[in-house]
Amino acid sequence: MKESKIIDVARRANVSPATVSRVLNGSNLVNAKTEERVLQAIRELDYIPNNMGKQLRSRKTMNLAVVVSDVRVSYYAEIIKGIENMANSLHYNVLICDAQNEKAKEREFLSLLMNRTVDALILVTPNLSDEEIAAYADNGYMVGLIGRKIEHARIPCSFTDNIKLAQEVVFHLAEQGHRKIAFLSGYADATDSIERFEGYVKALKTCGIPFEPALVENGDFSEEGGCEAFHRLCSSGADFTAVFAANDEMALGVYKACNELGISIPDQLAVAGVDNIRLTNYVKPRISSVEQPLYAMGAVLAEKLIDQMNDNVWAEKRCFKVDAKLVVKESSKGAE
Amino acid sequence: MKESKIIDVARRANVSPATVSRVLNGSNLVNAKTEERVLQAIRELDYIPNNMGKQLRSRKTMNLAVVVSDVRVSYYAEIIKGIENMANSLHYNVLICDAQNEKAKEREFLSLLMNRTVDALILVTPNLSDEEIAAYADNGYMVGLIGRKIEHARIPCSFTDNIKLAQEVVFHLAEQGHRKIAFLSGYADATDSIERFEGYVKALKTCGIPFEPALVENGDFSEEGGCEAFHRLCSSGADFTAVFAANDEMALGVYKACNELGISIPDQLAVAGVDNIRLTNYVKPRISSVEQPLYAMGAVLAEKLIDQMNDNVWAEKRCFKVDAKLVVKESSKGAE
DNA sequence: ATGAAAGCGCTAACAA
DNA sequence: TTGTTAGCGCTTTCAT
Repeated sequence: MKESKIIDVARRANVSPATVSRVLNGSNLVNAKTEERVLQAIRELDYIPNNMGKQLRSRKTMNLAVVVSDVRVSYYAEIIKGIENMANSLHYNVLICDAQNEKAKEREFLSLLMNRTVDALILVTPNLSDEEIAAYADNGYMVGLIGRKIEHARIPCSFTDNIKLAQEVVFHLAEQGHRKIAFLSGYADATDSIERFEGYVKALKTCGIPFEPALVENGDFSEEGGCEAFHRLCSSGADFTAVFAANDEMALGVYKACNELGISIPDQLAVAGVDNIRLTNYVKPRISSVEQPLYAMGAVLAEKLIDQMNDNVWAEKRCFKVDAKLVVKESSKGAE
Repeated sequence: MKESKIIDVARRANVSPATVSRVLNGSNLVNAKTEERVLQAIRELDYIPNNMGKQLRSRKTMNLAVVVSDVRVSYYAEIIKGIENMANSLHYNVLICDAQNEKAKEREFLSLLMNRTVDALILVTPNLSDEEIAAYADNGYMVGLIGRKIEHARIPCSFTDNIKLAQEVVFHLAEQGHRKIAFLSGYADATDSIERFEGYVKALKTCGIPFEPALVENGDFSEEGGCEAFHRLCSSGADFTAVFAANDEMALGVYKACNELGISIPDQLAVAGVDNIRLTNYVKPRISSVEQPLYAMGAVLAEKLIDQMNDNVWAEKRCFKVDAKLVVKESSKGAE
């Protein structure tokens, strides 16, 4: 069963390859009768267009790459799903790039853009600098960013309003009567950490609560890191009745530490996190957390990026700042 | 900054495009000095080979597709990671195909194989029939299967020994003193359901426990389905002291139902599941569960498939049956 | 060890 | 509306 090519179809339908190509690509300047003949020939030969030829000639791969730190992390998986579903509905394919948390690997994946394996690349990873990313865009490559804002006219991005999100958490905690609220940050230099910290400080000010540096401790966005950070906070003798963890993993770490230290949640300590991962609903008490529209962030960015490639006009919205919403559960209810 | 092509490099290095190609592809029949000249020219021009041209000419995409029901499910994510990491180390890229649990979508993705967008495709989804899959292989397409065995000389597959796995669970439960062990199946026609059920029956026989049809109920591998199935089991008046759920989601459903019914685990009921998802360690009591080497299953299959494409000789091992291991936790300890 | 030349399969000017 | 033709950028015989 030999594979047939466009020329075979053309011959069988008594037309030129160009006409077959037109039919294949839905050109409207083909006579209905001719089209039917071509379609017939295609059916008879079981012809399937070869994408390699198409790609080379049209100079488009219809492929997108998405770079994440670890596909297994639900945060990334949700974003990937949004990207994939949207891309697919727009006839694009998605290459997953698992950088395994290594900066060098992230950088390597950018070569997919340069060697024309993909038409565009979406970075969901936090490691590359703005300058480095901007350089690619300046060279005409299509890149998009998720979970992070960038000042560059040709790089679309979607991200949540971290400051607002953090403020909401603090306001909620304050409403429950808490005045001594600790903040457990992630990696010190991560945008998420910085902005959530900023929101935390702003909200304290709004509430008339003095900011206390001793109530801030750094983790690394992991459960273990959160646990250790919380232990440090406690052994430092700091005085607080609530903890705002920069993500749920660290909040889980706080749970672990509290369990070890015999601290009862929420009676002795209120806890809130960010991401609203599934696990927050299975521990007791359930963890109050902020839910980000991850799927939508992925989908909207993919759509924008693809739009851009086709229109090639940089009008309209480039940045999508989306709102997260606080889901109050038992871990932060009923202050002492 | 105009993009340079192989001919530009050739001219600058005073060689033919063929020689440049040889250098690029690590051919050993290039004079060391010539090679240095070529490398120099490549550097000076910032030349990066264009993959589209390369693909068309070499008739290889170096791309792999992996089809899953839902990228967000940790079971799939883990397998994807294994495939991706292995593929990458062998210079292949991975396209993710999220079939959204729709058979039609799964089938659509197979066109990636036919239109030469990818060189091979790995199915992790359970919906397509053996016959349909075999037909592709018979037409010369490279396909691989994960989580499922198939009788076809040209389709590699990796899967766990479901029968053995189920037997281990039942033996463990029996060792704890249970004689009345219920089985919560998944979709009735899923291979996993069927084989785990088979192992369950075999193990009962081995233990000298009569098989009781009334102790078997069907779910759909979801938490909700497990919950409902358990309720049905209870209201049927069946008598049992342990439940073997075909996966952890359903075991979680059992937890939910028990919570509603006031049944205490493990005192009144022992529970065990399969997959050993992270959540099993966060509920109280922690759920005993069977851990499958998902990452390895993905990696080994990707490796085999790629090997195959390069060697093109169908010797050796085609099926990789891997062992799962039971992780005993509190949900199944200390029988009444 | 190197080069010349012929395509891989397709699309897109340009002509007709 | 359709056909002719010239490549897209690369690799690979086949010569030399």
